[in-house]
Amino acid sequence: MELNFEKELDRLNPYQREAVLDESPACVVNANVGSGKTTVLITKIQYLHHIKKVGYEDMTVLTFTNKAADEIKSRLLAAEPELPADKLRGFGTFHSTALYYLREFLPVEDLGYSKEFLVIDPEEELELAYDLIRQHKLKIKYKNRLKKRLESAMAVREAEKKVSKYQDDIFELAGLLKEEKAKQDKMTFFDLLENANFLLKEAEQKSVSPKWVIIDEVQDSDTQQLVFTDRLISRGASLFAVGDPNQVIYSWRGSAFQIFYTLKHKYQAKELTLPINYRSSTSILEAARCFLQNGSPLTGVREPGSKIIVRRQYDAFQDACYLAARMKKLHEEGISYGEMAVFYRLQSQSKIFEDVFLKEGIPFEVSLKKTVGDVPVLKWCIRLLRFSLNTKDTASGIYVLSSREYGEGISGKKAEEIVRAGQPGRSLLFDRMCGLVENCGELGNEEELFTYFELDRYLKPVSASFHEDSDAVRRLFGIMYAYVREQQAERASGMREFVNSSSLYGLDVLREDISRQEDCVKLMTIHASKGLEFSCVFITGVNHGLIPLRTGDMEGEEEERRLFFVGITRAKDHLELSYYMNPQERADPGESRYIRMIPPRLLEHGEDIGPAVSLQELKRQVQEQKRSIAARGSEQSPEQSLEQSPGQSLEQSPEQSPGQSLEQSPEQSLEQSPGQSLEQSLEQRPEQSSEQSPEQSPEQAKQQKLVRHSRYGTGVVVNEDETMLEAEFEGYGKKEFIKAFSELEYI
DNA sequence: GGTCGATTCTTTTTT
DNA sequence: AGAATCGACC
Repeated sequence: MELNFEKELDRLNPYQREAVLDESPACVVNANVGSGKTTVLITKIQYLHHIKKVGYEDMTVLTFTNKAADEIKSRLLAAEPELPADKLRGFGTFHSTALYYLREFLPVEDLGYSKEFLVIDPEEELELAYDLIRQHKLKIKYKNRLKKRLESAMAVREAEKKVSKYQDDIFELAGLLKEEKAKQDKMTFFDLLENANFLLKEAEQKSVSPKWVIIDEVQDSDTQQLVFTDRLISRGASLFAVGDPNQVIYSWRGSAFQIFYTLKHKYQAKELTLPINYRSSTSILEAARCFLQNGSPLTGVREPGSKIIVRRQYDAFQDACYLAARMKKLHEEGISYGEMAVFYRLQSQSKIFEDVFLKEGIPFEVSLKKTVGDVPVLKWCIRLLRFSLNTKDTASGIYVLSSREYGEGISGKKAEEIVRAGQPGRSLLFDRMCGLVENCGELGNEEELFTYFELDRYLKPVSASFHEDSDAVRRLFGIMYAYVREQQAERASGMREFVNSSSLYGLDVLREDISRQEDCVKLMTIHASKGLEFSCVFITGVNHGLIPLRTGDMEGEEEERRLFFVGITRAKDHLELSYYMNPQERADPGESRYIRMIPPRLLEHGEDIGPAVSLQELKRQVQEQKRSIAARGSEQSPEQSLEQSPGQSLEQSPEQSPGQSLEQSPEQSLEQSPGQSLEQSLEQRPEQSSEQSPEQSPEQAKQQKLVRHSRYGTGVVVNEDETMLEAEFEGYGKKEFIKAFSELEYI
């Protein structure tokens, strides 16, 4: 064993070795980006076990994500395959460790819980809260933001709980909710830590007393987690914590920037540094150094590497087109798509990249956290199923009947009456829900289920989102039927199981158009990129107002800088930054000052404007998009859009029927933000209108139709086909519009 | 139940 | 700066 360990130690650099061999009872390691933080942490654990003879069961290893915990555990098991897994029960996230303590050692009965308590997700807690508001007739403001409001109300100390900021009953609700959760034997993620903290303070018995507390990414600790750590340390544990104050990007969610330093002082911890970065080329590191905030040393060991490429783009759409071409080329040069990543500041920025990459046949994956609860129609549908499968769930029944968006739109009071009375004949939808269990044996597929509930009527056929809504519902039902088949369960109970765990299936319902290949480009927010690394990183939208995002205070501004630091240090070999001259939303045109903060000698400016996208190209893309939407609408087979190969998308002639496209266009104009940018790209680059399509139809052009535009006034239609319209305006010249997206008025 | 003016929040996300 | 939402008033 010891011999093995010596070998491990030899692989470390002197700084890493010092951290592992450190003997102080409390030690905080200031680990720079890419400096082998996890390796040090794991070697430290092995050192404590093999050399210091501390049992694994006497260590508590805390991480923030399951992913990090799994990595540590699997690396330990890889080095020592004989290790019984139950020795590592104290290894996990803060929450899972708290759960372990509560179940195994702490007297939860003191808080009114049983040992069999359930862990519930935030959604379920919110439902409990709404029930309580109704039952107790509480006055709560900003109900739609109740989740956030409750969170902050629970974080407030007892003494300050007198009057709420909005003069409502939020604290009363928090108290009632706490009682109700204990009564129903349910704990939220928050409760797990809160209750563990409470009982660790009170419990006399030394049932929980690890010898070592080892924390990964300490800089992300919030107050609750810090208290948890403190409870363990005051029970006699030594501390070994690793983190990077330059990577604090979650302070808005409760982790304090100074935590690294308060830890140091509170426990007189020894501070060590890991300065050597093994990940990035020195050019990238040098750029990163411009965004360091506490002057810590950051040393590179790699070659200078290529310069950082800065690109000026017209807008996000053009950037996406450029990136698609660039990535194809890199792929041809032998770099796998899995080594490339696109980062952006806001979730909403991903859509245009998804659309373009899909069209260009670039395999990609978007990291986003969306559940069925985020899509109103699916939320409604899940409640519909929940009540149908368990008519005791009256809250769901009332929700379904009284929803303003969907269903019969019955008033809340009347819905409650109907549901509580349980008598048939007063609402068709209610009767159908009550009859599902009886009838579902005959409903063999999603279409029959859809028809059974007559959802064509209840999903508001007149609303703009009807097609999208019914698609989503069909997909949800489809997944449910697949699940039931797979489980080989009896249909009603299979459905019940599916509905109970529906939050887990949210992703599959929503990402129907995302390629599932292994080797694919990753699209994500900079936040989501933390802890990852890629050979090629493209950060898009480096405009002021986006990166950095316009923030109110200095602290926010500093966090934006750390965020950008995190983003650029993900890159190993190649980094590209882009900014827009015509940004869509909140951003200002032109490069962010963050780009000007990087020494010019490290930068190389790409072509001023990326490869020009011809009108022809744009047209084709829009048509194809329409086609795939139409295809989805009529045959509900999402696989179609998945199987697009790059070759396919190039030579397609429009096969859609004109009637269909006209019917659908108003809905699209509401839903499709990339379309708007398409239109704008065209509007403001009239010089491109010379590249005319060969498919123009002369008959239409002759008719001298007039249109009115909000900005250009009245114009004469020069050219028109299914998707495009070209008109000449006095004083502005010829402009091309995409019919579906422009708000032109026909005269 | 509908309109007006005032007030509040807006982004990032894990468990 | 603009959207969403609240409360007051009719």
